[in-house]
Amino acid sequence: MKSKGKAVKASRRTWSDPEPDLEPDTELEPGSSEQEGSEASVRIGGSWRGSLRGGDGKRQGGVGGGRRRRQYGSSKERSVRRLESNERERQRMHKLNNAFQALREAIPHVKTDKKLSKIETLTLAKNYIKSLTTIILDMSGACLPSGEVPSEANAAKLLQCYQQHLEEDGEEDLTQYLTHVHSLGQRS
DNA sequence: TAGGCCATCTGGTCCT
DNA sequence: AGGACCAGATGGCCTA
Repeated sequence: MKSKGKAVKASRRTWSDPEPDLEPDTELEPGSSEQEGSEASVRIGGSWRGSLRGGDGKRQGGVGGGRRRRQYGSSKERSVRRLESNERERQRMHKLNNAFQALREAIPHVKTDKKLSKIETLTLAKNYIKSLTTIILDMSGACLPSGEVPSEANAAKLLQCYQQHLEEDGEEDLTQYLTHVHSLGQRS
């Protein structure tokens, strides 16, 4: 059962489609002084929801506690600000999607017609990083005492070993290694 | 038709 | 003060 049946949902009210019964400037909003204490209030079908954020409290209020309704000018001015804000948010999401696309292209996966979803992309990327980490640790196994299995837990030890190696041999190895990794990345 | 995924709108909060 | 960030709500599209 999906809770978003189109017949069930009331239409949304937007700035460009104001609800006729309410004067915009007198409308109550969650967290306004008039709504103090009603953190979970929800206006069904309207454009605002009560803040249901709880938990860490990081986003609760600012200095002074109670949230204040930001003071805007006329409804026309608010409308303009809203549209500008929407545009910025759209651009931000487009940039985020571009980053997702770049990540899709960076991780190896079975090519299909269907593109990876965002959650699939993140999961695959995580697994890919883990695999690479394992490979690197395996390759660095010689650095560890005999019998010790390379693992993420040994990362600090490996780093220490590597830094010691750098002190002895200089940075040339690191440069060569990075160059090699870079060339591999460009080839793939 | 239900459910997954996504784009967009929106308002609260944080940051500069 | 204004923009960035975030998360909830909503509606559209697609697929099994």
